[in-house]
Amino acid sequence: MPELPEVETVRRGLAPAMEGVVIARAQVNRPDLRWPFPERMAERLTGARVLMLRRRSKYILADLSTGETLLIHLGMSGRMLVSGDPLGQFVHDHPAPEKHDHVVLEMANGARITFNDPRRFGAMDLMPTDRAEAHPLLAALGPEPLGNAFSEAYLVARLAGRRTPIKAALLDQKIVAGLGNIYVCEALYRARISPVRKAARLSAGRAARLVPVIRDVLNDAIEAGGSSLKDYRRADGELGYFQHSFDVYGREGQPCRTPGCGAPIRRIVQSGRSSFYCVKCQS
DNA sequence: ATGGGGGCCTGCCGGC
DNA sequence: TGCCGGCAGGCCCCCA
Repeated sequence: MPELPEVETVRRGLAPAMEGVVIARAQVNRPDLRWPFPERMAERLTGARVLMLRRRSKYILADLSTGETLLIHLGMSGRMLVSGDPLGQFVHDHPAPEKHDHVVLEMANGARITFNDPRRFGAMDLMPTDRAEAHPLLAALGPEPLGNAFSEAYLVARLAGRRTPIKAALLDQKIVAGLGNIYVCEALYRARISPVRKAARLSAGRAARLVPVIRDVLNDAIEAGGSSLKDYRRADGELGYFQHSFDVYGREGQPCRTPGCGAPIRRIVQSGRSSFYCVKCQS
């Protein structure tokens, strides 16, 4: 599930259980996820205090008192479960261990953070905090879509000369960092832009619509995640998996929700990934 | 340089 | 019930 809004929601869910808290014990159940874990990861985490949880694109960064930063990526199927939280905001009792619980952090406040990732496309790494942005996974990332650097002028400049479809361009993390397949589809629908339009042929008007729409889509999703966090106490303990109602994503054949339209949502494949859009509304 | 496709993994769902 | 193909929210890497 993890695109930017989901990662941000996970970060917010983890923060009260982790920030300012010492990692009493780190349990690492396998040598790798997508890549090998860093050398002696469990030892380097044990005893460290988590100073702050940050997010960059779809990565969670935990700055530690040791001068290192823990990088966490959820891949396609990664989840972070919080249990035993003494603040009473989360599930109180530790659940039984599950298949694919790859890393478990026992916090000094009694909280337990369990990283579960069936497909193992996720990642964890450690790096010096003062050189975090130079990490190979972060160095080439484009601007945050919710930040000031992501503007209409910036987007137009970056799309100039690009013959790739706008759909693929927005999924390119070097152009803008944090969008994934769902929110690109949703943003293009809201901005009434066809996913097959060539990036370089985005008119000024369309670009002007697109930037604020991207922000709105992401903020709406973060807000929805935040509201689901409040219900977390009676939820089953999963962070990052929310009921969303999408306008186009996953709605192939269903009627377009634009008032007066109702045309069936079409699904096409672009660079190996599904795109959903309304042929009538988006051009 | 750019763009397209393959591959990494497991789980789930629909069809036969 | 079981098997099989297709599909999945990400991203690196290779090739043309």
